[in-house]
Amino acid sequence: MNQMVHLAMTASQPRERLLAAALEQAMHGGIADMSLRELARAIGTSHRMLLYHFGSREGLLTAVAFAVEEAQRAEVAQLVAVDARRLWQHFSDPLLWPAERLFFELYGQALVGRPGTEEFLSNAIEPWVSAIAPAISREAGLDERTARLEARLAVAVTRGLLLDLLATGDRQGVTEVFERYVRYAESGYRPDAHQPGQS
Amino acid sequence: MNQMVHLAMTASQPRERLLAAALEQAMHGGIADMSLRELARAIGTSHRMLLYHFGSREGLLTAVAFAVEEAQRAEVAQLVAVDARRLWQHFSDPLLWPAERLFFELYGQALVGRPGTEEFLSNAIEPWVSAIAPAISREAGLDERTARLEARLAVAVTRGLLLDLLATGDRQGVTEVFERYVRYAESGYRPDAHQPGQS
DNA sequence: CCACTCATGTACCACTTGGTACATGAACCA
DNA sequence: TGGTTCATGTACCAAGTGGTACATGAGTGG
Repeated sequence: MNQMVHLAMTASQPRERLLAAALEQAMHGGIADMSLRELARAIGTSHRMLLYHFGSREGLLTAVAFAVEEAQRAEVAQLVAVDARRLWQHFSDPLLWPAERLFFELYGQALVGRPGTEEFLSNAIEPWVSAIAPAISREAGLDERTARLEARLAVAVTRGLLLDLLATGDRQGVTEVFERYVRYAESGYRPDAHQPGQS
Repeated sequence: MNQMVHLAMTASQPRERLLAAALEQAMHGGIADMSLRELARAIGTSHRMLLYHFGSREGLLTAVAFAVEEAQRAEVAQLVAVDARRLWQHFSDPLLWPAERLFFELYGQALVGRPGTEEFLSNAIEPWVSAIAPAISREAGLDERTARLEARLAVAVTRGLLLDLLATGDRQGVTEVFERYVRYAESGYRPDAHQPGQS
């Protein structure tokens, strides 16, 4: 998700610059309930410019949601073959908390049908599963179907624990819980470590 | 969470009646970005009444968040000593999806600091852990500290999978993933089933 | 019957909202 | 130089916002 931060530094066209600034603002204190004027003031422009470059308020929100979603995908793309513990170290880094707050804010808005966020839901699960399933399959020697189940569980655990982390701030405690899950998964990969499932 | 539905039927005082109606509305299509007048129209009253009975818009939102949170706690209270699979059957029931969408909507809003939702975060984790840890401790013979770690993981898995479920609607697929987690946990309770952790 | 409280409706307030009209400036190309 | 395009600022609009003032019932206890 830290591509977003990077993105904020490489922007030439005004629209890109505004989008990057809006994204940065979105990560600090939310964006969904800001007015165009509030947002414009916060990022040093006028609401006129936001409308000029994004057409409408919804166009702006859509663009932001899309950018977040794109940053996500970029993040996923480079996750292949990394180890679970390092992954958690990465995602639980306080530097990423603002981006993750924004992610869950948009997720929540999308769940209640806010316009411009539909794409969010359809890309919330599958791309992540597809991104990490191959690594699991390769490293644990699981068939594709099982690896996808494992990947889906890993995504859920990570998100659930991130919700915990963002609510409590207790990085150490949550990390300990994550470590427990990883040991389960590792032992589960060796099918003799627990009773084999017939599902 | 289905206490909320129940709550909607037992309301005599006008404030309670309005709150129940607002809650019901909140579960169908969100509430955070509705105006008082929109909401009033949707639940068959006037924005004047909402202000009269809740003092302000924020008072209303706070009351709704509090009610959701209270319903949560009520739900938690009767979770003791229930089995994980039954728990998942319960939470994944499509009847509860609206309530869960509302839960995640409020969670997201609380994460970005929306006023009136602070209580949400402070009660998002600990009460749940405290509610189910004793059952885990008892049934698996774990010391309290370990049982709380397990409980925290269980809460995270459930929420992560609910996010998946609400985004995809794929109840069967997500249930299968949950089943995988349950088997991990069950084997983990027997400490010889995986290498013992020294954390 | 009167006084009082609770609930509700009507009308209004100042302010903000998303969006538009229009002028202006800067850059570039003829 | 003049025309054209992109970016931006100023001013405005109708509509909607949260909130308030005030009148009016409905019910209740004296």
